[in-house]
Amino acid sequence: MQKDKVIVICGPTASGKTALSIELAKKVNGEIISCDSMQIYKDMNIGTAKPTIEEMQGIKHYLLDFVSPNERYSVADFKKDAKNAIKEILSKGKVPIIVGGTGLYLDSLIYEIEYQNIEFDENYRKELEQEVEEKGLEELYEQAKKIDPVAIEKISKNDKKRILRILEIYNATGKNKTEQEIESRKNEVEYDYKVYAISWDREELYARINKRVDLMIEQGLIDEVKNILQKYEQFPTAMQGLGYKEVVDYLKGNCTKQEMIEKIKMETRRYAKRQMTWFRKNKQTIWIQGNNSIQNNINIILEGINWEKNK
RNA sequence: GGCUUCAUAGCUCAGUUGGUAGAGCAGAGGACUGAAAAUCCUCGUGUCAGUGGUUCGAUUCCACUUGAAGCCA
Repeated sequence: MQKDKVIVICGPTASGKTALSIELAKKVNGEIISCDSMQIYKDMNIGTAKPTIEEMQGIKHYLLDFVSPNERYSVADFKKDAKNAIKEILSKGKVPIIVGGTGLYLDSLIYEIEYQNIEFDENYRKELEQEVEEKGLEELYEQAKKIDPVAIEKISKNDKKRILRILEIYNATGKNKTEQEIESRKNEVEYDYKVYAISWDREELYARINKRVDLMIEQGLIDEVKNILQKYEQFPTAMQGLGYKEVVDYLKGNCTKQEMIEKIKMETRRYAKRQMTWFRKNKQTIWIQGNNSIQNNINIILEGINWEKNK
């Protein structure tokens, strides 16, 4: 049986994914599933460049604006939510279009990574954090090495996040990371993902990023941050968002407004660079040029998925 | 106009008692399986302002030129 097609539009931040995907959705009778780890949050609109109602032009969007900034969200949640959304869209006879720049989230779909149903252990995380404080990271690195010598070889002694993760997986499942990853890949990929990525000359992309950050400030990013700081008392993951942590720093008086703006631009450029590295890794990805017209790029995509033939 | 100080990587600056130089930042490349807009790894040749001089050898010492900053008129 032939697998259903799912179109994916990825690419670095500020590459024009939103505009392209909405035009594409109109053309193919599609609906959009956002693949973005920050646009999921409510009350974080300007800084995440979340598409507005007007921009959406009536195209239904999933996985946008549905998590409170004081809640925890992870790839495992995304995988489940996204698969449900795909099913729902297909059941309506429409075409699912995955759009976003979070490479980790995207991979969970296109490689059909299976996440076991385990709860995040807040206490154990805190315990580990404290152990790092007391004994030093090296101690935990050695522990992780005993549990999973294969996985530890690939990570640095300074990569606290991944060292802790090895310990957490073992604590939660009794398996090590390597075993768990092998199991996570055993399922066949359910859909026929057609992955497109938008590419720009570095200089042009950076100019777009700089311009967009200026626009965010004009649109009231600072007030947006003030508002969520007031509205929510904790931010397990949301405050990692680019633009947010820098504004918080500015509000604390640690830098001038101009310094803050420059910092956001710089960090966003670096983020775009990391995204490019991530998307280059997948050899199946078809690259389209951002400075092409949207119409042109849509034609390339339709051709790639043999749209007319299957209609 | 006179005096003083400075001129080294895209930026800020070290340094070479004369044997052609190195940090931070920026930048580039990469990794990535439950925090991922996160986290982490690797990468430093540049007319040492210009022109002459001394010297086996000058980015280093000397002279002049140019530019910058400061002080005195």
